[in-house]
Amino acid sequence: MNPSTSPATCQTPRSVSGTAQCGHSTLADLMRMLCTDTTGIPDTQQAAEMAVSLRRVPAGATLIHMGASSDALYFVCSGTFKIFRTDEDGYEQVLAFAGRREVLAFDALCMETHPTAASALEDSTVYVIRKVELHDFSRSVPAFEHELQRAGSRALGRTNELAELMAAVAAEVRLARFLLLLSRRMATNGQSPRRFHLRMGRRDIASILGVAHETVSRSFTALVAARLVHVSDRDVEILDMDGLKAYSRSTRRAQDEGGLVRARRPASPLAMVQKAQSLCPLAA
Amino acid sequence: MNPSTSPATCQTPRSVSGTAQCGHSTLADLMRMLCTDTTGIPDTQQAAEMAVSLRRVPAGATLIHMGASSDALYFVCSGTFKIFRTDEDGYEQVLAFAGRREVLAFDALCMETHPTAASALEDSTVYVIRKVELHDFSRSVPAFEHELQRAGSRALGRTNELAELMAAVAAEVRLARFLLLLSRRMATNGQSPRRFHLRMGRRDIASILGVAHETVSRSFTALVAARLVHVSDRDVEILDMDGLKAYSRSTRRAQDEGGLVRARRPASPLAMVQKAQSLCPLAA
DNA sequence: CGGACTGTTGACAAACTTCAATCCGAGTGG
DNA sequence: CCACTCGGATTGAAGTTTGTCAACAGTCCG
Repeated sequence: MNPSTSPATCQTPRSVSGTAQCGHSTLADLMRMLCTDTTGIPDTQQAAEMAVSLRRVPAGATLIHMGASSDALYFVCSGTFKIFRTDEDGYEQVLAFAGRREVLAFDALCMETHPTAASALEDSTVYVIRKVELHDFSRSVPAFEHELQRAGSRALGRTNELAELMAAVAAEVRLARFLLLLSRRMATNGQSPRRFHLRMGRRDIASILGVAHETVSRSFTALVAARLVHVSDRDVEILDMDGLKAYSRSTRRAQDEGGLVRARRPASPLAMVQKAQSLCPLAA
Repeated sequence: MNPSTSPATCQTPRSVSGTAQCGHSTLADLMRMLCTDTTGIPDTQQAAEMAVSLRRVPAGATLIHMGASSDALYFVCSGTFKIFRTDEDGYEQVLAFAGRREVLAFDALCMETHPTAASALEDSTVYVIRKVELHDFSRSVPAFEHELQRAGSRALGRTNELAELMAAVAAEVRLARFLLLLSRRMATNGQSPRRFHLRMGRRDIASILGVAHETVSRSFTALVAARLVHVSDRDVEILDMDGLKAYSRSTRRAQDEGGLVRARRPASPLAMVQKAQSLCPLAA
C-alpha cells in the first residue's frame, strides 16, 4: 500500500516524526479535520487561538487503558485504533476499529473510568481534549459543540455496524460484510475501495466477527475460491464488488418466518455461487 | 409485574392516559429525569419555561422508522423500546433495548435519515426534542448540553454491551449475560434485580444474542435445569445470582492463546455446573 | 371454532470450534 | 550468516454446538 494516497488534508500539521511524543495544534485544525462540508467554518479566529495537543501513539501502544480514570477525549488524526474490552479471562473482545476523524473515549464521557480500551494498530496521532476543556471549547466555538455531537453520533452508528457483523449469519458472510465495511470506509477517506491493507490480524477480525480465528482463515479461503476477492496475507483486493455485495446480503434464514414464504436456500451460501460458476465458468 | 415499583419520580408528569396522543411538559421535567445526582440542578427557572412535548407510544407502535427523515431526538420517560434494523431480506436485527432515561435517535444526529428503527414493546412515553431546538436548549440551559452528552455516551456504552452478548461464546452463556444485563438495569431503575418480566419475545432475544430462537428456548431450559433461574414464559426469577454471574463469565476458549496456559474446559460449560450439582446436590 | 402467533421440544445435518501440524517472515543471538 | 525462536496464518481431522425443519401445546382474537 502506498501511504500517501489520501487526497485529504495534512496527515499531521507539523512533522511529528522522530522521537517527538507530543505536538501542538489548535482547535481550528481539529475543526478543519472534522468538518467534511467546508461550507463556511465560522469562529475561525477564536478556534485558532485555542491550543489542542496532538499526541503521537506508536504502533502497538495502548492509548486508553480499560478501567483507567478518564480525563480526556480523543480524535484520531492519523492511523488506526482498535477499540476493545478485555474480560477477566483475558479474552479480548474487539468492539470497533476507528480511523481518521473518529472520536475515542466518547463512552467514558459519562463515567469516571474508561469502559473500553483503545490501542494503535499502526503509528498514529490523536488530538487530545481534556474533559474539563470541553465546556469552554463549545462555549467559545459553538460549531465545536455541534461537531462533538456529530462525532458521538457517528461513533454510535459505527458500533451499531458491529451487530451487522456479528449477526446470526454464516461466517463467510460476516467476513464479506466486514470487507465491504472497510471498503466503504476507505472510500470515504479518499483511498481505493478495491485494494487495501488490513491493519489488524486475523485474531482481531475473528473477535469482531464473533468466530474462531481459524474460521476467519477458512472464510478468506472460501471468498478467494469464489473469486470475489484476492488475498495475500493482509493485503486485500476486491475482484467482484457487486458479487461481494450480493453475497453479503445472504442471511442464514432468509426470513425468520411470517410474511411471504421464500425458497429455502442450499446448505452453504457460497456453494450457490460456486455451483453457478462451475456451470458457467466464463460468465464470471 | 407491579407497574408502580419505581421509587423514582413521576412516570408521567400529568396523567396522559385515555386517548391522549400527546402531552406537554417542560425541559425542567426532562432534566429532573436525566439528572441522577440531584446535586443542585441550576437553570431551573429557564428550564421551566421551555416547553417539551411528551408523546405517548402505544405497545407495538413504531416511534422511529428506519430510513425516515430524522428531525427529532427522544428521551424515554416510561416503557421500553426495541432498537433494530431491518435488512432487505426482512430479517430484523435487534441492536438494543432502551428504557427510562435513555436517548433514542442519537445516531441520527449526524444524518438526514434514521439509520435504525425503534418501536415500543409496551405502552410508553417519550420526550420529543426537535433537532432545531437542540442548540437553543443547550444555550439557554447549559446543563442540558452536558446531559445530552452523557445520554449519548450512555447510548454508546449500551451498544457496546451488545458485543458482550453476541461474543463467540456458547448460547447459554450469552443468555445468562443477557439476563444479568437486564437484572442490572432493573436495579438501576429501582426495581427488583431478581424477579422481572421480559418485555420482549424469544425471537427478539434470539436476534440480539445472535442465535436461532429455538436455541434461546433450549438455553432457557438449560439454565432452569441448572437451577440458576426460574422461568415461566416471560417472567424470570434469578435463583442463584452468584452462580449465574460465575456462569456468565465462561468463555468458549478461556484464553485464545498467549500468556499462561490454562486447563482445557469440558465440552459444555453447563455440564460442569450440572456435574458439580449431581455430585453434591445439597450444596446448591 | 379456526387461524395466527408464541414458545417448547425432538431429530438430523450443517457449520463451527477445537486441537494439531505446518509454513512463513521477522526478530534475536550465537 | 545461520540457527533459533516466536507469532501469524493456513489447513486438516474430529467432535460438539447450533441451525433447521417439523410437530405440538397454549393463548389470544375474530
